[in-house]
Amino acid sequence: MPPSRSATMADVARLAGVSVATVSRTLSGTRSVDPAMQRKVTEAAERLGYRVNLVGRALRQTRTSTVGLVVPDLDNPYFSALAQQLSRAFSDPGIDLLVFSADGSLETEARGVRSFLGRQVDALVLIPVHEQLSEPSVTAAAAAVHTIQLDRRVQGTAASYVGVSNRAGMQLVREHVAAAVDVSRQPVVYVGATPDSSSAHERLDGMRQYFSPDVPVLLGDFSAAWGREAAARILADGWTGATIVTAADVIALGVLAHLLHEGRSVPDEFRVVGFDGIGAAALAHPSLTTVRQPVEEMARSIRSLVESDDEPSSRWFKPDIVFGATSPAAP
Amino acid sequence: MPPSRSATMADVARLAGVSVATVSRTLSGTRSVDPAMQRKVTEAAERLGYRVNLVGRALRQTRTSTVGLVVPDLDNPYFSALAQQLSRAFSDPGIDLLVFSADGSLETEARGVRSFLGRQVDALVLIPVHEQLSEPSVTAAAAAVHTIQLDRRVQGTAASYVGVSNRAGMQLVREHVAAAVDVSRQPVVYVGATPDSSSAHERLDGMRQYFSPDVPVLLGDFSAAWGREAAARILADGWTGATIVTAADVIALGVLAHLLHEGRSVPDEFRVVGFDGIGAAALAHPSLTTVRQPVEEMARSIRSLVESDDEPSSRWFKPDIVFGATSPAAP
DNA sequence: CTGTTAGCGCATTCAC
DNA sequence: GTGAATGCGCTAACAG
Repeated sequence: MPPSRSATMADVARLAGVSVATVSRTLSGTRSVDPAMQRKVTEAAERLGYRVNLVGRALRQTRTSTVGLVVPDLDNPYFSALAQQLSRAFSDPGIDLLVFSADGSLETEARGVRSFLGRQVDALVLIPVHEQLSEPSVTAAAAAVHTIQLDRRVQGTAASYVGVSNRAGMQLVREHVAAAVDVSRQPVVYVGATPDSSSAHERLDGMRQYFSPDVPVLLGDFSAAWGREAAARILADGWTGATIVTAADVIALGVLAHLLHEGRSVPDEFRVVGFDGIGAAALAHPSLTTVRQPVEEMARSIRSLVESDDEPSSRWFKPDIVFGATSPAAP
Repeated sequence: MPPSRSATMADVARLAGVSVATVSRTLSGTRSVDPAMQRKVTEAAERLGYRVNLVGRALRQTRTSTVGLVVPDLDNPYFSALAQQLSRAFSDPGIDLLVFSADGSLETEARGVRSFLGRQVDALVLIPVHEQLSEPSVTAAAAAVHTIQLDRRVQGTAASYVGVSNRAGMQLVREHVAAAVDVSRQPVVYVGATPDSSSAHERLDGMRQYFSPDVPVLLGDFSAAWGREAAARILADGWTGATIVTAADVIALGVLAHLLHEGRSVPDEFRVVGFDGIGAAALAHPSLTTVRQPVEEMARSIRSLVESDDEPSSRWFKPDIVFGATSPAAP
C-alpha cells in the first residue's frame, strides 16, 4: 500500500544537506550544479524513492508537456489508430499524449475537454462527436489553448484542423468505379453515416457530387452493426449486383460479413468499397478496396502544429485508394 | 488564440465582491452559501469565463478523481476494447480515465507510469508489456498508489490483478476440439506468442496442459502479421488439415486471411480458433470461433477495486467459448 | 555555482 | 455563513 506521504524535494534537500533549489536544478537538469552536490542529491533522491510531483511543477510553470486527445470512442479502429500514431509522434519530443474517450456522448466529450483544459494541457487534439453540437466544446478549448480538430471538424471556430479531403476520396472511388465497374448492370449504392459529423457529411456530399445527386443512399452510424443491417436491406430491396460504396471500413466490413453470410459472392455479384484504410481492411477476405488516409503523416502534422504555435491553420491531406479484392482495380 | 492569462478565483472574487473562499465554496458546492452571493459568484464566473484550474486543486487536495491506464498499444483491438470499457465504467462515478499508450516499449511504459504517478492519479491500471521486465514499473506504481494489473501481470508485486483464467480458456478449447474435431486426421497446432507476457505464457502452458506437452507450437507476437506468417509456415511445412489454435484473435485473423488467400478452405480443410472475443471475430468470414473474455465485467470489477481501496487482491474471471464457423461446435 | 524567497491556484483551516 | 490566512510541491528571480 502507498506510504502515507511520498518524499518531497524538501525531504531530499534535508537529507542531502542542500537547498531545495539545488535539488530542483539537479533533478530537472535545468542549470549546472557542482558534481559533488549532484551526487549527494541523486543519492538522497534515490534513497527516499523521490519522484517529482508534476502537479507542483505544472502549477509553477506554464507548460505541462502534455497534449490531450479526445476521441469519440476507442472501439472504432480508425480512432484508435489515430490515437496510437499520435502517441508515437509525441513520444519523441517527450510530450505525453493522454487520451480520453467521449464514449459517443456530447456530455462526456465536454467533460473530457473541461478536464484537459483544467489540467493545463499545452494543446488539445479533438475529434468532435458532432458537426454542430460539439461547437461549445471546440470553442471553449480554442479560447484556452491551441486546439486542433482531427478528422472531423466544427466550422467557424478558432481551432486548427487536420484531416483528409473526403471529397477527393470519393473522387478516387468514382474514378475507380468508372474504370472497373459496369454501372448499368452493377449500380452504385452508398451506405453512409448520418451527416452529423463533418466526415459523414463530406463523404455523402462527395458521393452526390462525383456520382449523382440521386445516388441511392442508406444512412446509419459508423459501425459494423449498421453495415450488416444496411446489407440486409439492400438484399431485401432486391438490389442484386450492386456496387456498395461505404463511408467507413467498419461499415464496409459489416456489409461484407452479411453478404458473405448470406452466400452472396463478392466481387462477382456485389462489390464493396471502404473508407479509412484501417489494418483490418487488408485482413478481410476478400480484402477490402478502400480509401486510405495517411494517418502517420497526419499525426506528424499535428505534432508540428503543436510545436510551432502559429496561428490556427488547416491542412487537408490527399487520400489514396488501395485496391483489394472486394472491388478489383480491373473488372 | 488563448488569452494571456485565464481567469482565476481571485478574479471572480474581485468581480463578485466576495472572498475567494466564497467563490471556492460556491463553485465546488462543498458548503452551503447564501443564495444571493451564490448568484453573484456564478454570474461573475460566467462573465469571466472562469474554469477551475485542476492543477491548483490537485495540489491542494490529495485526490484528483483521475485514474490512469497504461496499455501496451492501442492497435490491438483487445486493448482498445478494454480502454473503452474502462472509460465507460469510470464515467459514471465522475472519474476521468486517462489512457497512455506504451507503444510496445518498456521505456515508454515506464514513462507512462512515472507520468501518471507524477500527476497524482488516484489509481493506476496497467497492462504490463513484459512479464519480468515490467516489474520495476509495476512495483514503483504499487508503492505510490493503488495499482491494478489488467489482462497481464508481473508476479510478486503489491498490485491487484484482474484478468481471465487463460488456462480455463484453453480447457474450453480442448473440450471443444475433443467434441468436434477428429484430431488424428486434423492435428492441433498452436500459433502463440512468445511467453514474455503472462497472458502469452499462461495460454501456452494451458495448451501444453490440456492438449499435450508436445503440441506443435509456433511463437511470434500478438499481431495479424505474425498470424499470416505462421500460416505460411504451416502450409510450407505440409501441415495439411491442421486445427490451428491461436493465442489471440488478431493472430487468428491473420492466420485465416492467409489460409483463405491461398485458397484453402476453413473449416473443411483447416480449423481456426481465436482468443479474446473482440468484435472483429464475429465479422470475419467464416466467423471466428474464439474464447471470449468478459471485458465489461472486468471493467466493473476494476472500478469497484478502485472505489473501495482495500488490500490488493486478484480476481480471475471465467471466459466462455463462442462458436463461429472457423471451427463449428458440431463436426 | 548556491541559497533564500516568492508565488503559481486552490481548498481548507481558523476566527468571526 | 463569511473572510483572512495558510500551505500543498515546485521552479524562477534575485542575491550573494
